[in-house]
Amino acid sequence: MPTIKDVARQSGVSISTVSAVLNNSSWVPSDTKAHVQNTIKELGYRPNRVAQSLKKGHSNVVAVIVSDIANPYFTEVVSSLQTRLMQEQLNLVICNSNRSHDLGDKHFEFMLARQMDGIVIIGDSVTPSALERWQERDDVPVVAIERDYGIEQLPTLLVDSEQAAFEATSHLIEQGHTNIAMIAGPTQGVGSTTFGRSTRLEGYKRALETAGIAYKPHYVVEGDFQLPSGERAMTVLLNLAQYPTAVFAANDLMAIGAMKSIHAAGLRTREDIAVVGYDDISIASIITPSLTTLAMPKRELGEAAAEILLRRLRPSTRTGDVTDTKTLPLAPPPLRQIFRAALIRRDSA
Amino acid sequence: MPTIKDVARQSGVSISTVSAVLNNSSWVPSDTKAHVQNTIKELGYRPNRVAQSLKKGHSNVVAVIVSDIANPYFTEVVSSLQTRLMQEQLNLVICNSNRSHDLGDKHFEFMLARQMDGIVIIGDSVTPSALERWQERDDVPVVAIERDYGIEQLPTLLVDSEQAAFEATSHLIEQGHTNIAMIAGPTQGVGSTTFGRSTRLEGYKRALETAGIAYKPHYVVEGDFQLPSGERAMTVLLNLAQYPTAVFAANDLMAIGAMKSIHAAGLRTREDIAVVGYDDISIASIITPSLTTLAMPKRELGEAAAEILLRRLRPSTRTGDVTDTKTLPLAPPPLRQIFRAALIRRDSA
DNA sequence: TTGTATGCGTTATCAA
DNA sequence: TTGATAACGCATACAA
Repeated sequence: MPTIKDVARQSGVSISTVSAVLNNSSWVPSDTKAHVQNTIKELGYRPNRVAQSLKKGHSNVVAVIVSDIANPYFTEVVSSLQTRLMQEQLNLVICNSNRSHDLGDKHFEFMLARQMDGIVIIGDSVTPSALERWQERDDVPVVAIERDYGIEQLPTLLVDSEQAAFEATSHLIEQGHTNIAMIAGPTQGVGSTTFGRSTRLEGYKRALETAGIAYKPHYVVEGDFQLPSGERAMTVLLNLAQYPTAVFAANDLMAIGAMKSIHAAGLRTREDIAVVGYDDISIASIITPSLTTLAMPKRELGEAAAEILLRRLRPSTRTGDVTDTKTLPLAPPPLRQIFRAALIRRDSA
Repeated sequence: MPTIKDVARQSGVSISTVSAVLNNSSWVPSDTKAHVQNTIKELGYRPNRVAQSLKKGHSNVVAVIVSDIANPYFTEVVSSLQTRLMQEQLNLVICNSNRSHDLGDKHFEFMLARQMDGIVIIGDSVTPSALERWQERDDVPVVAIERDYGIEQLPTLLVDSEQAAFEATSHLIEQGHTNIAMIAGPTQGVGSTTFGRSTRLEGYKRALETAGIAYKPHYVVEGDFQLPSGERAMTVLLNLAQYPTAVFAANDLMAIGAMKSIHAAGLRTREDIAVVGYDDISIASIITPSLTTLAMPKRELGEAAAEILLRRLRPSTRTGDVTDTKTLPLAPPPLRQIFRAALIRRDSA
């Protein structure tokens, strides 16, 4: 691979001149500029981004660490994050921790060491201890989504799942159900420490309590946020002496798994057993019967994460119109944002 | 962030000593070693990977460029790729071209300039001209999956979709169908130049021909491999004077879209209209009714791609047992591998 | 066994 | 306007 040196020699100018035309800074006469650009094309020269990063101290790339690339919820958040970042000439690379805390931490530390301009963590695959190490010495902007690390300076995007779960469960109660089960998130392993895991369960309990329905522990069975676990959980529920007539699953994947199980048992989702999910992944509206669910504000989360990073990275010159008070500091973005998840009713078949 | 210099000063040794304990090479006395490791912990020192890359000329990371992260087919290939790579201490980063050729090329060139140890391209989001530029001057190993760039030195992994499509269509014919439509891939934009796009259509035609069924052009409607396009395509088909009793979709996402459309029209998938997909994404077996499809060898593709990269990257010392002919060159992996897609029958409800 | 010095490819600061 | 040259953080050949 040719280097900037080769270009300089070939075109008979100095390295700094080449560098200047590359960053079209200072005033290079248009003829030498053209000449240099020609030899650049000729040689097929491509600036080495690694060297650039080392010199400049940053890389123009943001990394997002997701705990499970196979979960559509994550990819939908990532999409909007990428879209926003790209508008600002920032590249996004995706790291899949593949449901492993070890790998999540590894990716996180690795990206820290690679001079990322920012890191977004979605889910709970990065360990608090990794975040603590970051907190002590790093200055790379990090944003956490759907996990509350309890670190004050860490911008955190959360969704009020308690309220959402309350509404979902209440919705089932309004439809006349009293035997309402829940397929909850895992209490161990990846997913167990997401903000939504505990809060969704709490919302479910509060709705029951509000309606005066007794909470039955055996109606709560635990999954791992993956589809097959929903299937297994539903099988457990169906084998109960009195099986529930409604199920609230902590995410759509498990809800769909539950539907599969209901069908396999010769029952009908909706008519025999109502199912409500959480996330509103795109498949939820497509399957038959379609799935009533809580719409995770995926686009908003991705965009908000991007916005926070951009505020940190860009000198924030475009604060809108020019104000005369030049010393007016730009209000920092709130470190902790709570979003809402809206109930999407799809049971009015 | 502390540098290796800080560690050296703090622990009273030289930079090279610190470097030595980091790469635990040469023979550093265990006491100084321990001492240095202590101050490393103390300072929270983390080697700068960018500097390492610049110095060593590689990065220990492989990039995979996928054209659409929202398509489960891609994520499943990526998973197996990652698993295999990680066994060899190689990190994987995922770049989403988001169904844009521009972005695909941009990612590709960017990763080339970032000293990736290898690049895997899945789908057709990287343009042939970008590959040509690579071919001329780069030495970074690249593997292409599901697109035939016609570049001889480029390891390419293809699936014999013609035969698979032939089998799928024949399967429908055996079930007594004669009015068999196809929802094909796009002839323009991302996806149009994948190997599977044209070959699946050809296999469909050959099956009809073999069975002596006339090929009706209006029975082939074009989608873009995304779910909604399958829905739209099916609507078109259903509005035909004589609508088909069977549909072969070029991928599962479009097949599922078609099912949605069938249902919306008050018809039943399977009983009224048989649907066969392609890919065997995990949701295919979960939905009701489950989807008969062709199983793309996703795991095999990911592993084969990893294997090809590893052959190039590792000195290939573990060629099995030691042979006495030390000059026996390791057989290079075939540059062009053709895989099979197997029919998964799920219509024996 | 440990330290010094050079270079990886680039950018940026000065002189010229 | 352009050209040397010093970093950036690390690895390594070579000297001590």
